Amino acid sequence: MPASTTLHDVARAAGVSVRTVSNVVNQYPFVSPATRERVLQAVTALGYQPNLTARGLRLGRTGVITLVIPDLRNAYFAELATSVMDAAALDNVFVLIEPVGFDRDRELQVLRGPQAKMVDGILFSALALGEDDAHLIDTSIPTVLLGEQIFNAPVDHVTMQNVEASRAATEHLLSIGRKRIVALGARRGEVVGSSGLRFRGYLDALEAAGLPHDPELIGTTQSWHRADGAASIADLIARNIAFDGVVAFSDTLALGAMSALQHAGLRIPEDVAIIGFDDTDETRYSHPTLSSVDAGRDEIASTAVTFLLDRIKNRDESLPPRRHLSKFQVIPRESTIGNVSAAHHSS
Amino acid sequence: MPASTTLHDVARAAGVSVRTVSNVVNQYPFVSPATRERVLQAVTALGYQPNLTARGLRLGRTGVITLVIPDLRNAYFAELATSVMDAAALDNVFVLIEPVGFDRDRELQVLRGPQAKMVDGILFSALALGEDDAHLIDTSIPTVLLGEQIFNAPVDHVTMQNVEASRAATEHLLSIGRKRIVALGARRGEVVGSSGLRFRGYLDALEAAGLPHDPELIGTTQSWHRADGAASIADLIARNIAFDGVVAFSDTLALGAMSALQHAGLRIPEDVAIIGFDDTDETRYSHPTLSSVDAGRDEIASTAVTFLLDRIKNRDESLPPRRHLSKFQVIPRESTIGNVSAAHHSS
DNA sequence: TTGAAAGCGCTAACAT
DNA sequence: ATGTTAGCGCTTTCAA
Repeated sequence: MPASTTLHDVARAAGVSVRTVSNVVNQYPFVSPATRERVLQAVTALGYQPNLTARGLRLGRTGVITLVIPDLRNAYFAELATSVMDAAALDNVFVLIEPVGFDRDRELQVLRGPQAKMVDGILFSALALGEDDAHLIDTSIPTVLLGEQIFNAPVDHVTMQNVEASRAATEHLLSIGRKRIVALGARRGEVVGSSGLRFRGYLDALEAAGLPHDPELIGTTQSWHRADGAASIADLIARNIAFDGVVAFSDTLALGAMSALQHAGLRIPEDVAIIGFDDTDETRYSHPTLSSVDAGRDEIASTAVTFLLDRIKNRDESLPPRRHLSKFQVIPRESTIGNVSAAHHSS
Repeated sequence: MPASTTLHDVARAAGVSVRTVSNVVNQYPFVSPATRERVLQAVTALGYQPNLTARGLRLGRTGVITLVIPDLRNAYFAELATSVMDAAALDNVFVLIEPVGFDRDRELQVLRGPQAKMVDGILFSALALGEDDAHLIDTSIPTVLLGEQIFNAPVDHVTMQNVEASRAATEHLLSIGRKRIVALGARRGEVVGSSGLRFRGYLDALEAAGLPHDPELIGTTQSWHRADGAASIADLIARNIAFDGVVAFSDTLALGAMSALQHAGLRIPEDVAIIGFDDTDETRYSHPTLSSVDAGRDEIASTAVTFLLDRIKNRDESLPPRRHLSKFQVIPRESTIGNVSAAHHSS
C-alpha cells in the first residue's frame, strides 16, 4: 500500500515549492498559467488528494458538522438528515449524524464529548434536553438548535411553527365539517416539546371555532411509532368514544391510526378524516393517501446550515442569537378530502 | 470564545511535560499514581478535550469511516446505517454517511474524492456500480463491499444471500398453497444486482416445486418505492392477470402492493398472500402486518464493521479478501398466515 | 518513569 | 509570482 502522495511530492515532481502547489490547489489567483499547468499535471500524474485532516488541523476547521437527532429510523429525521446533508454539500461540508435515541446522557455526551472537538459545529435536533438545560450548551462551539427545546440558550434557533401548523391542521378538519376531533400523540404533562405545542395549536383551533374540548378525545401515546398511533385509536374505539376526525402529531402516528381505523371497519375519510404532521414521503403512498402539514423541513435544514456555517466563518464576531420560524403548509390528500379523481371517474 | 485548551496547557498546569499528559490521557500504564492524579486534576480543571484532528494527523487514523448508501430515506438503508453506527460506536468510530442516490458518478466520486483522505475506510453499499467496475475500487484505502455488485474486486465482501433468501420467501408462499406467485420488483435485464438475484431465487423455488413460470407474473418496476409496488400490482389487476401470491423484493414494494390490492378490494392473505424483503420496522405496523425475510441486516453491519476495522488496524499486512454470507430468516406475519390471534379471539 | 523534540501534511505569514 | 519556514496539537522515538 503506497503512502499517499503529499504536497511535497507534487512540488518535487513539478519543480516548484509547496507554497505554489498549495496555491494552485486552493485556487489562489496569482499563479502564472505555465506554472499552474505544470503543477496540475503533476497533481494528476501522482493522483494527489489533499489530506483533509492536516488541512483541518492547520485551519482550525475540518469541514464537518454534526447533526444530532434522536433516531434515523424515524422517517422525519431521515428526511431531515437528507435535507441537511444536501444543504451542507453545497458548501462542501460533510455531516456526521449522531443518533442519540431519547437518552439525555447521550445528548449531553455529544455536546461535550471529544468528538465535538473534531467538528466545526453542531446542529442539535434532539428531544430529551429541556428548557432548563440551556446552561449545558457549550457556547464555545458553534451550535444551532432545531426544534423548541432549550429555548433560552444563547444560540441560534431554527424552529417550525408547531402551534400554528397544528392549528392549521385542525382547522382543515374543521373546515370539512368535523366536530369531534382526536388529538393523537399528546404526552401527559408536556408543554414545551413538539407534542405539547401541537396540542396547544389543536386547542387554539377548537377554541377559535367555539367548539368545546372533550378530554376524552386526547390520544395519549408514549412514543410516535405507528404502533402507538394504532393502539391509541384502537383504544378509543374499544371505549366507544365517538369521533370523526384525527389530528395526528406525526405522519407515522397517523399511518398507524389509519391502520387501526381500517381494522375497525371505519372508512377514511367518510367516517373519520385524518391528517398527519411532517409531510414525509410515505404520506403519498398510503391508502388512502395521507393529508399532512409540511412544517418546512427543507427550509429548516437549509436555514440551520446557513446559520451554522455563518457562525463558523465568523467565529470571532459575536452576533446576537438569531431565530428563524419556518413557513408551514397544509397538504390535503385523500385522508381528508377523499379521492377526488376517483369521484370524477365514477361519474 | 476561549481557544480550546491543549496538552501543553494541561502540562503546564500540572507541572509535567506533554509526554506525561499524553501518557495519562491515553492510558499508558507506566505512570506513577501521584503524577497521574495531578494530571487528571489539571485535565478536569481545564476541561481538556483531546483534539481529534491533531491526533488523526499524527496517527494517520481519524476514527471516522464512510458509509456509502443510495438513500437514507429508504427504510432499509436507514436501518442499515443505524446498525452500522451502533457497531462502529463499540470501537469509538464515527460514521460519515454519504448518500449518493443511484448516480454512478457520485458513487465514483466518493470512492476517489478527497474526502476519502479524511476517513480511515469505506463501507460501500451503493447500487449503480456494477460487475465491470471492480478496477475502479481504490485498494489503497480499506474498503468493504456490502451487497452483490462488483464481486470481483479484491476487497472484503459482506453480502446477504439474496438468491437463497428469495427462494425461501417464495417457498413460504408455496407452502401455504399459493400457485400463481408474482415476482414484484424485477428489473429488465438485471442479473447480478439485488433484483436479479432475488428473481433468480424466485425462479429456483418454482422450479424445485415443479411449477411452471408464467412470464406474465413478473411485476417489473423502475425503482422500489411504495408507488412502484402499487402501480405494478394495479397494472396486473387491470390486465386481469390472476395471481394468489406476491414475493416483493423489498418491504416498501410490498407495502405499496398491499395498498393496491386493498384498493382493488382483494383480501390479504385470503385472496393474495404477500411477503416482503428486508424485515424493516414498518412490516410490524402495516395492516395486515407484513411477512418478510430478514436477510441479516445486523449481522451484515457488524461483520462489515469488524472487517473494516480489522483492515484499518492491520494496514500493512495483506490479508486475502474475505467474504461473508449472512444468515437469513423468513418472518411469517399476517400477510401470509393471517391473523392467528384474531382467529383465537373469534372462537 | 518522564523530558525534549521531531514530524504527521497542510496553510500562510514573511520573505524576495 | 513564488520560495522558505513556522506551527496547528498530537504521539512517540530517543535520552536520561
